[in-house]
Amino acid sequence: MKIYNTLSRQKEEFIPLSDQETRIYVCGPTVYNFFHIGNARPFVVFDTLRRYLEYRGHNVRFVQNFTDVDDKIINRAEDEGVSAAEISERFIEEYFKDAAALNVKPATVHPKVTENMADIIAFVQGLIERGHAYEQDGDVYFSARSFPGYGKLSRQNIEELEAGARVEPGEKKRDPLDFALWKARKKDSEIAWESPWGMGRPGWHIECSVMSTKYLGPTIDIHAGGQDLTFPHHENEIAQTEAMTGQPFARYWMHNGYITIDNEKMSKSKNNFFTVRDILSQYSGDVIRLFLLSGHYRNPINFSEELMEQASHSLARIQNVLETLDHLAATATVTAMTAEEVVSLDKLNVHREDFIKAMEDDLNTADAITAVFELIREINNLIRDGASKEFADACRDRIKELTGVLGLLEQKKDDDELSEEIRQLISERETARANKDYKRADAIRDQLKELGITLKDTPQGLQVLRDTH
RNA sequence: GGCGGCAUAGCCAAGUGGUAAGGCAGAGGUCUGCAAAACCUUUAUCCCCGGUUCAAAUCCGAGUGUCGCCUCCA
Repeated sequence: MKIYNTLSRQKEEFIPLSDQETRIYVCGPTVYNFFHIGNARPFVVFDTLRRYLEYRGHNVRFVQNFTDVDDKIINRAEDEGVSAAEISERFIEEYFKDAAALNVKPATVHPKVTENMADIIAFVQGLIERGHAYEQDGDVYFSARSFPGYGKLSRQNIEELEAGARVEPGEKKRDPLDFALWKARKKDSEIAWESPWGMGRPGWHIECSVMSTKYLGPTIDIHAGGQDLTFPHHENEIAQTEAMTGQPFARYWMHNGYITIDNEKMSKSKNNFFTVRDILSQYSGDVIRLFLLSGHYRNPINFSEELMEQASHSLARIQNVLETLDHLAATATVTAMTAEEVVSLDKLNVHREDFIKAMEDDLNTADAITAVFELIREINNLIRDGASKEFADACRDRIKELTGVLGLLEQKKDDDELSEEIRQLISERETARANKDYKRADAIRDQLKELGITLKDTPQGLQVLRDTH
């Protein structure tokens, strides 16, 4: 598979360091709120990367952290008059609910800052010992210039950065490029941990270096996150980690593009965001997921009602064929595949090959989705005059194999029995139709539609569908 | 000021040297008692200018527009 590596600014063949385990670290959320659709993009995109690698036989060890110590958490805790831990625990729980709705698999490990404090302190201590960091009034700063490769990921020129840097009044840094590894507590009420430099808490960048090396080792295969993390967050991670271990940190860096709203970056600070929780009241997780995968992950995508509607209709096309296949399988009079169907099924392989080819090319999910639609069109043509049960099942499995890699349509359907009232109406309509009382039949069909039940009269008999999303 | 991305049909979006995928929407048709679903047909020369080439949406140069990073942010 080819992956676009931000470090080299080109697509490179992806070869994991170990053939036993592929190691991926994705920067996770700061848990002070529900996550928004922009935050959801890396979760969904890199979950899809993981699913694809697993589909291709990789044993993926996937780490995604929770930043559960941060100014924004502390501020919200103060506003609500509760502890910081209460806020972070609450939104970690909410994270898992929304992630599940988007069918994002839980990571192999979801480490938290608060649970790795001893390791963070040891790491900072190690950087001081190696001459890459210094203490100043209870703060500890990383000396950017002590790391020769500083700027290599973001291609920033140190002197230019220096010119644009803002030096805050009362700044304790020796150099404006330096960044905090440890921050001294400012007031007694603030959450803090004991350290060799007094009570305080870690800076933002250090946690990912510590948790990545702790759970995945000094060198990992892929480190991923949003484009806005390239500088300074990822640049700083590289500096800290490589200064500490003396080994290359991540071999491939992947960055997803933003979600925009009215063509502007969606972000919590601009307050122009839509939370996934809110969107879920309108659209299913599958629709959101399809929307997020419909473009290439490195390009920006605009979020709008219209695009969600389009995604919703696209998804329906996939659902329709699956429902049709289920109905065919349930009503089939022929069980085993015919000789003709065996040949047809074999011909469908080309779409799987197209799908894989697209995914191999830097996770081109847009093209992969195209392959799914082409598969669907061919299947729709093949089953126009019915199908054996075996063939219908095989077609359904083929579609689900590919949509499963994309993480789509895996949610369990509502399997409740139809209510007595609805069954009564259906049989009443069947009788009316048999008697050619179409007025009555159509009235019942409309009535059921109101109740969320769609009836389709097919050559294979009545198909009863429960409306989703 | 430094660095970077993007510009393809009504909307979205692949394609990065060989003559424009796919989805949504629209139009016409087939099937159906009617619907629904499905199928078929139909809708673009790729921001502008110049260049390289037998051949460019694709490469080079200049330009326009737009978004972003350099400060918390996926």
